[in-house]
Amino acid sequence: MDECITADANRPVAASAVLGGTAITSRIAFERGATVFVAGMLGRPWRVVEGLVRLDREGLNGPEFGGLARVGDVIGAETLMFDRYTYTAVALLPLTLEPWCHGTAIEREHGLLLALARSERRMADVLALRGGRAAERIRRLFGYIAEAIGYRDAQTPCIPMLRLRDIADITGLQVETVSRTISQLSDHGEISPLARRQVQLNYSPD
Amino acid sequence: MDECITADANRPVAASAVLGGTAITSRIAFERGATVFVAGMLGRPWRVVEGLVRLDREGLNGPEFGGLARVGDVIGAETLMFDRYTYTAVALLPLTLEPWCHGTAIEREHGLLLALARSERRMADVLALRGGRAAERIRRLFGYIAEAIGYRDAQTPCIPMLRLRDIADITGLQVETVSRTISQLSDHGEISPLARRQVQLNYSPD
DNA sequence: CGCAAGATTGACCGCCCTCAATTGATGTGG
DNA sequence: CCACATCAATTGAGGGCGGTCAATCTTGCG
Repeated sequence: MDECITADANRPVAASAVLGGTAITSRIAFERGATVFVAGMLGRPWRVVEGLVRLDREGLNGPEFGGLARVGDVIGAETLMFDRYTYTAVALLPLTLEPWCHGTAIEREHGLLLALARSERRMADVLALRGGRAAERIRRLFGYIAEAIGYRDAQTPCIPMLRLRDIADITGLQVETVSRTISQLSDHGEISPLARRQVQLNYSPD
Repeated sequence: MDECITADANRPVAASAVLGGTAITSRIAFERGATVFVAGMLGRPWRVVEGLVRLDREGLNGPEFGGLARVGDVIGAETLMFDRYTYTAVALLPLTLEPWCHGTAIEREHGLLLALARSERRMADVLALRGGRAAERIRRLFGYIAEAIGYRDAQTPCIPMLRLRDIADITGLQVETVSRTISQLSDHGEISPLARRQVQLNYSPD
């Protein structure tokens, strides 16, 4: 695994973006809002160990939302074919990544299969966040985040709050609509805003 | 490749569903609306040679739209891990599939990498079909289909028409809204309905 | 023909978008 | 420490787009 780290050092564009990441052993940590990598830059694939990642691709007018990656998902797999990232990755929650490179051919194939199977599920999950009423979308997104951070089943799920801008991009709503809808959910007792930008979910995330 | 066909014969649930498919050499053809496979049934992965596939997964109230697969995309890759399909696949256009199984370990790994890289793009593409105004979504979907069937750049793109129900599910709109929006696009000259359920696009699908 | 599924059209209204202004949170330099 | 700039979030007013229900028309098929 060490070759992943050493190879990591000679990425040309990586320096500024990954500067925010703190390297511990072979893993890299990012804080909320940090840019993990940018479309077009050289790099390698990563596996999400903890946190939530937002993927964007270059649209006609600036970057547009292109997907989410949760714990266990692989991001930047396309670098194994094209060397460069096709998407920009931003940490929506405190994030921990580890290099995604396997030893033997058997292990590599198994890992690829797992990543491919997961990607189909990701697509359906993220699509579901763009269907139905505004309240439904945000409820589902919060449930999705609760599963992403691995909430304790015993107690009620408590998730960190995202920026409204990100919630809007993910759900396909407007920021103002998100603000109003979250207020409604709070009034109806479905969620309870806590200190330090945390939200408690008073419903089970299924 | 022959082992794919022979192994194909002993799929338990497959009989009824794949009955609509006509086997030529190692490929299988389906007509519009045919069910390729159903969630939960035993099977193998396939690669889309021609056509367009709709993927659904079981939601709380019936099946819900979970993604699209175009020419080159792999569907049912999860069977390599779990033996059974997790999604239901329906042909939205006349469809041709071929078994997705590679010979050597090198070829397998390369194919897996390609499929994984494509899957990230698929997610962003399908997500884009659920954002923006109704007219935008349908314009993008038609452009997506034009690329899916490999339109001739020389002439204006001409695509087969989907059922409004499918367009509605994909774009996250209602059937009535789809009907009205397509009429508007036709009135504005952006599309021209032709005979035999074909639509000519008077804009470039980019 | 007669049935069923799909598509169209109309009327109504509610949800969400849009624009705008205000407040709050955060960071920076004097 | 405060003034200031910047970004994020909230709130209001208004209108349009799309959802919803219903009826009608078209298409396909046995």
